[in-house]
Amino acid sequence: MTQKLQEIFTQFLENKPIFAQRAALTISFTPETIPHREKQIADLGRILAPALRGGKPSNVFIYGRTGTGKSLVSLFVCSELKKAAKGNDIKPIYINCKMKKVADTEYRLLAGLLKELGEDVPFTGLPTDQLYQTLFKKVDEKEQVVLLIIDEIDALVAKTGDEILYNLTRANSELKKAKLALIGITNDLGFIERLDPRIKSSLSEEELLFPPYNAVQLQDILRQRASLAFVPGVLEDGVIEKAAALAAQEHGDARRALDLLRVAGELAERAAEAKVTIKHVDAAQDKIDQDRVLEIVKSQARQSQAVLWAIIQATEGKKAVESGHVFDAYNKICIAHGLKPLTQRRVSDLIAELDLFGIINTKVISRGRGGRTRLISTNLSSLTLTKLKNTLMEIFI
DNA sequence: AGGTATTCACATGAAACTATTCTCTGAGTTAGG
DNA sequence: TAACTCAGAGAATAGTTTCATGTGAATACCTGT
Repeated sequence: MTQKLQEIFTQFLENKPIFAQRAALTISFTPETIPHREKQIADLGRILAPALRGGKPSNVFIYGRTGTGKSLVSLFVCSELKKAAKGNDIKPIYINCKMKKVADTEYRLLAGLLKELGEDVPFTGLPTDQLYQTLFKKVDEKEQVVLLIIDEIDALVAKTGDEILYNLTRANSELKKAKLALIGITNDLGFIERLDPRIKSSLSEEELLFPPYNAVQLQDILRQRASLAFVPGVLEDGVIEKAAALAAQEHGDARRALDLLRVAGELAERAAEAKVTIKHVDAAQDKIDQDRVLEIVKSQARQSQAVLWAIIQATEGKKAVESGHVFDAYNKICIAHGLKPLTQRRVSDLIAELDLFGIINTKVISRGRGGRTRLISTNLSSLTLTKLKNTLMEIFI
């Protein structure tokens, strides 16, 4: 066993390295320049500039789809701003509301904020308004401008309502020395329209839109990162173009593009090949898809997994099945595994949910006297499907 | 033939119920003064 | 005595069920040629 492992390690060391700095292809990496976002950077800079003189910058609302550089740009501008502020105190705080257990409730958000400010609060037990008091007090301790970047702000509001935002936006009237500016980030374009008008007007004093990257822009980004990440010359011609093209189809998602390139590199490295080829990019696309699907499936509730298992069993050898058949199969599975079967109504919702995750495809059709159904089909590559089957089988032994 | 009504097999909505998780209070405990 | 801990009440939430209503087109059934 150990011998085998040692062999793997020596083998690894013998291979020509592919990565010079793999981290350059991850989301947490902050490059020195951000291509094709010059306008947004300048705009945000102008909006936040008053902070340099200790004034309160306008609240900003940033939207754009995933992987369009919203978080990156806001963090970048804020850190530059901090550098530029010599005498004045500027304190950027970044909070991501999508992260479970970090900031997905009002209490946790506030607790997280206080922690950033160096004030430890028990993770449960205190009344929320007391937290607000502590927060305001802490912020107001000295003359400073706090820039609160709330990422995925729509997730927060969806879970906890918009009261938090209201409380935070009116914080400034309670602060004497310090100033608090909010930077809300979301990829839900309709989000702001659904907000309470009072909050809407104060939160979006300024708005910034981040358009998706096109394939050419993605290529630029990839080239910049690839030159840092890879050993020169390991990328075959066309690899970057291919990765950019694939990501451009996914509404210009730069994160996706970087992932593709990174995974392609990893696959080449693991296969001990000297060059990263287009083949690897294709394989990477498949693998990312696979990982995503498996990740989602594993995190689903048992009932939802049972429904998916039923769908897969029912589709076996067919293009598509009707929801009625799936429900039958689901009931059998429940009996076989001692699960309490849910009602058809609920199963219908679970199916719709799986559709939303992109694991299955559904289409409501009417068959005249044959009634109305959902036609359900899986749209996964055969490799992914096999893996998925194995995963589900493990769950339902 | 052309038009209307019926019917099927679920989809989709709303309300009600339930179990779990959060929030908050107050009593008990601890540690420092 | 202030600060902390913890149990339990009550509120909020998420997950489901129950009941009700909606849907689109194949088919059955008319109706007048």
